[in-house]
Amino acid sequence: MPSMSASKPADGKPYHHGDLRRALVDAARRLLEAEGPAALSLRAVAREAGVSPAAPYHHFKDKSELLDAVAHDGWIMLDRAMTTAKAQAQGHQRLSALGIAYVCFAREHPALYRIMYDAARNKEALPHVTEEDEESAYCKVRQTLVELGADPKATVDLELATVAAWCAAHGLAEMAGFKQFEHLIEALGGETAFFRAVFSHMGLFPRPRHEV
Amino acid sequence: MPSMSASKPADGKPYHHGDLRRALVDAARRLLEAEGPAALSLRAVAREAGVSPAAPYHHFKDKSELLDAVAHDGWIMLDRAMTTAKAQAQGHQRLSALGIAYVCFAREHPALYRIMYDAARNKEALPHVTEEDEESAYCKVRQTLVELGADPKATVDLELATVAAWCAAHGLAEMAGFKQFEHLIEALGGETAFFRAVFSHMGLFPRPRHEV
DNA sequence: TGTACATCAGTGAACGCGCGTTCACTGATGTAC
DNA sequence: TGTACATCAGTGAACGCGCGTTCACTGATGTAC
Repeated sequence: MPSMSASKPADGKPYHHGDLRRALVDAARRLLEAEGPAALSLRAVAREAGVSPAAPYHHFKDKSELLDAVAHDGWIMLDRAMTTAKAQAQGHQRLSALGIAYVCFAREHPALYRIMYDAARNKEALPHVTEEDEESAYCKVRQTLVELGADPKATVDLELATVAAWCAAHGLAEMAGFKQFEHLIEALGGETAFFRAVFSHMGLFPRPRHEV
Repeated sequence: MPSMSASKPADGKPYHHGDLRRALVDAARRLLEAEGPAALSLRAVAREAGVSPAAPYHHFKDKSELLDAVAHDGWIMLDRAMTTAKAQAQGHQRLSALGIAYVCFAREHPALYRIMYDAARNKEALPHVTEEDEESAYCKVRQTLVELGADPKATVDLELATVAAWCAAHGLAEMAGFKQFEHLIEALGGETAFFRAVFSHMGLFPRPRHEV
């Protein structure tokens, strides 16, 4: 059996970390889910990652750069969730699949979701929303609208429809957390059914079964 | 000419304030509009009101109670804006008048709007949303839907329609601030036209003129 | 009308706290020869 | 293969800061007699 390498002393904790940048972003996300956005200080993240308060400065210029990285990770996670959801749906279901996936993601990671928008607001734009980037969640919605028959040449209308769907999902994501809607969610048989029902009342999606 | 009262010494600043509670809430709102939510510390509010850091404790148990009061004020302002807007509209226009007024309020007071929802989230409910209180902004939307023909006995559907409208407005209020939508706003000829157009794409309101 | 006194609404100094960030340092790693 | 040395990625102590909150205090007000 080979001896432990010099970088792994008796206590199993190497002096050099290996990928502290990654570990910090993950620690930040763990903290977010456990304690909420207010608890997300640079020092707390370093503590959670088991590292001195100065260590992060070898990987991030300052606190806001770490936060940006966390948010960036969040948008990637959201992209992934929406891509998966869309792939599993067919036909006109694809748009509602995106919407439901969006709101579910926000409900499952509320603190991360908040950080994502905070970071976006600082930069005054949603991430990756440019003409040429079709990989962002926002562009995925627009693309899906086109696939479902929207005229890609009616640019203003297409953009308005995309904004409308995005706003609907964001609004619902933030409202779904309020206790006062619990009875509605129960009455409809769960969060997903509730999301569907709200969307359908905006005329965005076909009415769910209970209303037919 | 009567002498200045004893409570108003030479420098015009009385030892006793008169209505410091009111003054603190107003100062907080001024700070919010000028510096944003992050700058809203108890000490900063006291400073802005021209009073020692300990003075607020004669009127509020702690910081969060002051914030609650600021938020409460905000909801009252929003109620007022929506009431005015509704009164000035007729027939089916009344619903879109509410929606536009809501989003305009949020855009005019973005930091206050944020505080309002932060406070609501802590209490896990939107303010004044009970069966018997018809004076809240949220209930005003529900009431208007009934006036426009919604069946008040179909309680689930009525509630869903109300939530849908509320989510739409909230989502739009938060998105309208992103720079990336400026070209759309311009293309449509202003924020209000943009709000109307987005709402109409959700099927909530009649299509605005440019799309007819 | 005048006076004593309880109460109210301020002051300002002080407390401990956690924060972001900097600094001189040191241990580990990788590379040139 | 071994060694000297530059570089990288950590440490931990320290900095100043603004914060929320408390405290003993004092000036102003209102009321009972």
